[in-house]
Amino acid sequence: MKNVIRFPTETETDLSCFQLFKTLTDQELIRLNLDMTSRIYERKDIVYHEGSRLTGFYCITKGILKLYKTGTEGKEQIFRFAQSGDIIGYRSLVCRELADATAKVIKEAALCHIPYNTFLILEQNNWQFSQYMLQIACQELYEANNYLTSISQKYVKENLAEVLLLLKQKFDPDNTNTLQIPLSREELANATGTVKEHVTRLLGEFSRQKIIEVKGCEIKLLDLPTLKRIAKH
Amino acid sequence: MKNVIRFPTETETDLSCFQLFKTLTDQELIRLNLDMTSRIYERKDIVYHEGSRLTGFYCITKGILKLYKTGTEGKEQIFRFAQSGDIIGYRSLVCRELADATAKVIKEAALCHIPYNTFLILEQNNWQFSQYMLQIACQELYEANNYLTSISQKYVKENLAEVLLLLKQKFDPDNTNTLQIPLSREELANATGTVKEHVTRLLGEFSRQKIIEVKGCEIKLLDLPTLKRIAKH
DNA sequence: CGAACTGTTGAGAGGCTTCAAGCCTAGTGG
DNA sequence: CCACTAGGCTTGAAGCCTCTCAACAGTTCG
Repeated sequence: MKNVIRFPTETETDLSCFQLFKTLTDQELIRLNLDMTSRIYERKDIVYHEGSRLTGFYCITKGILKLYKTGTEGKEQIFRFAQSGDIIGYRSLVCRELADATAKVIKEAALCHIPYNTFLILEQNNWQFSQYMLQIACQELYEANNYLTSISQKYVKENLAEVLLLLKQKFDPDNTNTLQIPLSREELANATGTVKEHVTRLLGEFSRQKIIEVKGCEIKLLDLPTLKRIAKH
Repeated sequence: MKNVIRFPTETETDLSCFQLFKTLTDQELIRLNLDMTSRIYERKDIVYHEGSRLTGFYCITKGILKLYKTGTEGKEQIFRFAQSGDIIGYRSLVCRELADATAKVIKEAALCHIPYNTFLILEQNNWQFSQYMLQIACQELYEANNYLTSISQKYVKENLAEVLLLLKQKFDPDNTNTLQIPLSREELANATGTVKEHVTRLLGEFSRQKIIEVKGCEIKLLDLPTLKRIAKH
């Protein structure tokens, strides 16, 4: 059944493994744990909508989310997959703007909500926290500009190969070459900048060439060198 | 003649108008002015190359630059135009990585170079400096994701209209509707995600429809509402 | 079992790129 | 002052890539 609410376990509320909080004093950590609230989100749950006002940012302690913007004609553009260890929602907080993206759960997730005030206090009292925050933003910026260049200049086939490689890098910690992230064809399309029909065709092509193996949502990468060559990496 | 080196004037080394430095103490400001070096760059000069190691970041006190990445087949993807009041080069500094883009002058510019050490000291001692730095990064991130969504989902015609509107917003302070930035067809293409021939055709189409007026590099926007409609804004 | 959703496949249209040729313009040197 | 050259701009034609539409197959779930 769906309506059994499960409360976060202790490991799901443990923020100590976040690099971002590594330099906090004991006192700051206690304060953080007091202010923070945590919750479990099911697949397809929406953490926040584009246009909503956030009251804090979120630390992901478990699961996978997608972040997307809604473009023309309501088509979603996925620009980031976030997982355990990542933080989301900080951008609109920093700029004091409404959320510019929607965060939706792909794989059951546990999130910790850090209120704006706590964020502000940390920012003012712990320069290393600020420094790391800036690093996170700059890293994302780097990836965004890379992504832009790829999507803008490459063929869809090349981009799909690139997205698969990116997904492997992020969601195959055990190096099984099987992507540990359940994505529909449409989601893959929304991350690649195309339509689901085209993804179907290209995945079929890759399969026939024994570059990948597809079983429903599950994708296994068989021939990484060829995939990299296609992606022009 | 070209080889007359002009040294920066006083207003071209004046950082006090930068929001980023508004909260500096007198002492910090003095230090900043001692550590900083300034230079004039001519059109087509390159401030830094993709892959180079930066020793600091740059404040633009005059002129216009383009920031681009070199994609497959050497095609450049312009992802940002920067002008007086903007800072560039901070991303690779923050992440301690090599520059991920090239900064090239479009309109004669004056830049102030702030060494990494000075940046670090400010970051550690002035939380408002850090906060504003984070805001700048987040604002760029916002624009990058918007840009991605547009380029990925819209027709080239729509994107070109959007780029023209963005250029008006940035480079038409006096509201003359004439873009104060000299861009070649190829540069417009590299910002829009297409090729120069297509830009030519589309500008011609816009001209014939009296939406814009083109005279060489000079573009005047005549019908903003229609342009906005085309850009789907 | 039907409904709703997702995935697959085919055909056709249209946007966009590529290639090639010719034009225009600005800057150069005689 | 004028011819010349290089580089950017324009234009046309051909063909590829990608999208759209539509029909159908599979899957999941109540």
